[in-house]
Amino acid sequence: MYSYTEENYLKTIYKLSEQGNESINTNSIAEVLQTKAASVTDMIKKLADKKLLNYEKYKGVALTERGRKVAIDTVRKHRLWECFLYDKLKFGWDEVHEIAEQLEHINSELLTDKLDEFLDFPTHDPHGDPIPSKNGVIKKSNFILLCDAKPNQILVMSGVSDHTAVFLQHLNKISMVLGTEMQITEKNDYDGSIAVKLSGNKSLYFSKDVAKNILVKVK
Amino acid sequence: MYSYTEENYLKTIYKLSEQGNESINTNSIAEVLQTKAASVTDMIKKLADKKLLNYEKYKGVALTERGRKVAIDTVRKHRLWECFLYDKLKFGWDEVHEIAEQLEHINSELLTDKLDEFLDFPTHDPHGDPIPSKNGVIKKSNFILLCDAKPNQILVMSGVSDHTAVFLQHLNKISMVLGTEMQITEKNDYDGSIAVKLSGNKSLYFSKDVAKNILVKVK
DNA sequence: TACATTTTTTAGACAAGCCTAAAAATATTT
DNA sequence: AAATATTTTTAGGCTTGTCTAAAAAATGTA
Repeated sequence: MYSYTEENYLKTIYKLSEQGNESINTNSIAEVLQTKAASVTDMIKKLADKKLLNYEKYKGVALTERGRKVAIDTVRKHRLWECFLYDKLKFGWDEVHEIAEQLEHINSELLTDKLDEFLDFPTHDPHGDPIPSKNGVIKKSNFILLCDAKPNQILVMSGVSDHTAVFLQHLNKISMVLGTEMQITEKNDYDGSIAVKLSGNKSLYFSKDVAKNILVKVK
Repeated sequence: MYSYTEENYLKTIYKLSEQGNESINTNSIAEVLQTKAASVTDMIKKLADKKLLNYEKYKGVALTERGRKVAIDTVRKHRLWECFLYDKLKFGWDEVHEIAEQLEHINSELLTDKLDEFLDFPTHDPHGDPIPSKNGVIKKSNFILLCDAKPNQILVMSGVSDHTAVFLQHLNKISMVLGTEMQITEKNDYDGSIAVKLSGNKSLYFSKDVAKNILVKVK
């Protein structure tokens, strides 16, 4: 099928395009993949030859339908494995990403399907990211950033936009997990910090930096 | 750590040495790995440089303690993943090997340990092969070949020495699974075939070719 | 518009793993 | 012991994916 490296390139380009980046440029791919722009150009040419993306010199790249399919399938496998590690093996949500980076490249459609079934067809991974369906459809979540939410509504912690271990460990420390319910009691215009009330009348304060990486939905 | 390819070479050399082959020669490694003798020589030199095996030109190879450790760890991971696929995902015993060939190279000691615990510390894989312990000890099984067993003893089907899908599927067809109990009722000197009696007075006939690949233990 | 800066591509090189063909060493026959 | 056959190694080359340094194109600025 496709190599470990090819899958990683496709996945990276897919993710960059999802993040709203209109034209995906060489440097941003290189940065994510911790490689050099020259290497990216080389690989891009190969992927273009294989009709996995469209490429015009100096104009950036865009995935073809086929490339998108491969990328989404890799994301699907990544997120299913994260569920397995978290739900079944009891890894922390800050530990699953690195291992899933390896497992996502295991090549067996039957394995993916059986894993999906074993996990009881999860819709979201341990970070709240949606799991693409077998045929490549991703149900878009209507999550909003905590920093954009209005006071007095009941909010449910539903995801994160920063997936680094250090951020997730910070949330562990203050017991913020998916499903935690809260209400904003105060929004501070000066520094963008936010105060919330949890069940049991506990309150928490978030700096803007934290609040902009927490995804919530209105209950 | 070590590459996918390096692990496969070490595992192959380990298995050949377990099979009693005194000096492991280039051609036999090449045959197992479906590659060419010249390629094997190249890789052997690299593994010798890394002190994973001892190599003298034209004299074959032998694993060092370190090389043995890497090989056994790979075997351990392979067999644990086979248990996972068989016990949890309900793959057939004829389907697990190929996928475990990929999974055995996932690099995370914590993952291996947690998988071991999740599976409740299995001692044998779905084919009856023993699973090495975390510190590399393999409990030797006292299995004997069905073709060498004596009549009238109660025998328990405990493993196979042929791991090919076609052989395992043949056993499926005649409902021979691990744990099946039987008694030899007849040994035919002429062609080496064997008749056995199962519980419920069912009887089965095995050709020598089949009987020599079935491992049993005396109850 | 012309100059300076940034981004992207090209050119040439390297390591890992593999190959074929030929040479060298070992093993087997006679 | 010599001749033959087999096995192993060497030599040189290929592909994948990477790199650095330099050239080319695009972008930003005076």
